[in-house]
Amino acid sequence: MQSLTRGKLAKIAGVNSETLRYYEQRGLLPDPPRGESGYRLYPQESVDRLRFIKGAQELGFTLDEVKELLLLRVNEDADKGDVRLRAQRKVAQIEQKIQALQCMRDALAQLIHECSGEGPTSDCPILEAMENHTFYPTTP
Amino acid sequence: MQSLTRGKLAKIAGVNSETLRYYEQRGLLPDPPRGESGYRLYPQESVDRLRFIKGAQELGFTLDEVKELLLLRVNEDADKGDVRLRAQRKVAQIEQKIQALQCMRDALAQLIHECSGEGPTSDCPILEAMENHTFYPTTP
DNA sequence: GCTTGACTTGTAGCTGACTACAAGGTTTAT
DNA sequence: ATAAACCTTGTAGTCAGCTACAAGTCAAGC
Repeated sequence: MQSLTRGKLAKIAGVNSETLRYYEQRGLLPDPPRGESGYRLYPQESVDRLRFIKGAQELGFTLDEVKELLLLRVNEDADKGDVRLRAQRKVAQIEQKIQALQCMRDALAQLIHECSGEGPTSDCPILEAMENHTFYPTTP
Repeated sequence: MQSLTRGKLAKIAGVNSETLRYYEQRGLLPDPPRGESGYRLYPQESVDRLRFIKGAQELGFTLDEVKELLLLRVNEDADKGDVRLRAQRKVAQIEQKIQALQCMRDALAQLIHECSGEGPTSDCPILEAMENHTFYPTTP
């Protein structure tokens, strides 16, 4: 197999084929070469690209951010230093998210540990902690 | 100070006051007691609640999920075991997010490390890795 | 060779999460 | 005491990210 029509690509990548059009519009997926008939003929890599997009999205990146990530690859004008810098910024961004999530998880885990698991919720430490907002990274 | 009008609460919590209405509709913020005039009088805790909502949202929880988190506290019928269970599910959910993000970060960091930071992007390992989709948690 | 299904473009609608506007009542500041 | 600022409800619009529909073209199976 060499190239894929829209529907095939959509099926393989597990997205709606209309989504492909949308991504094309948004500049996340290049308009691929066409056959005689005008049908799009997507190269195999498109599958990876789509999986990447979907993965990044699940991790909380917006389509614009995903585009940025993808541009690291495309921009021929940018030199490696530029790519490095952008990548480093992304790492910092990711790290922030991780930390906030860890904070949240630790608080929850601690509370689960403290909570006996019986009786009414009136004196459950989880609930109290949430009231005292020990639960999320405080924004002072 | 005892209670806050809508505008004050919005300002303190750093959200648009219309957002408060919206959250009320969505059941994330209870309709507070009213004064003579019908004005809402929010208790101080509302600030924490809002900060919690915003924090959770930034971590990628939807408003429905945030509501669920908040319900851990509100549901008087639920016993501690129930709360515990819900909390544990949330922890698992958070942990998944963390792992995916760590995977992404590690891949990026590794690539930054390998990348010299000079020359054109044509042979940048970051870009190659993205093409070979070693970049995101593979979904087999 | 003809039907059925997949493709094409264009346009319109949907959900989530807000955000803005309108028409009126209230509070506060001068 | 009166204008400005803020509250009330209702309704409508916006932006992201899809998703669906329409009218027509092409191709694959029987």
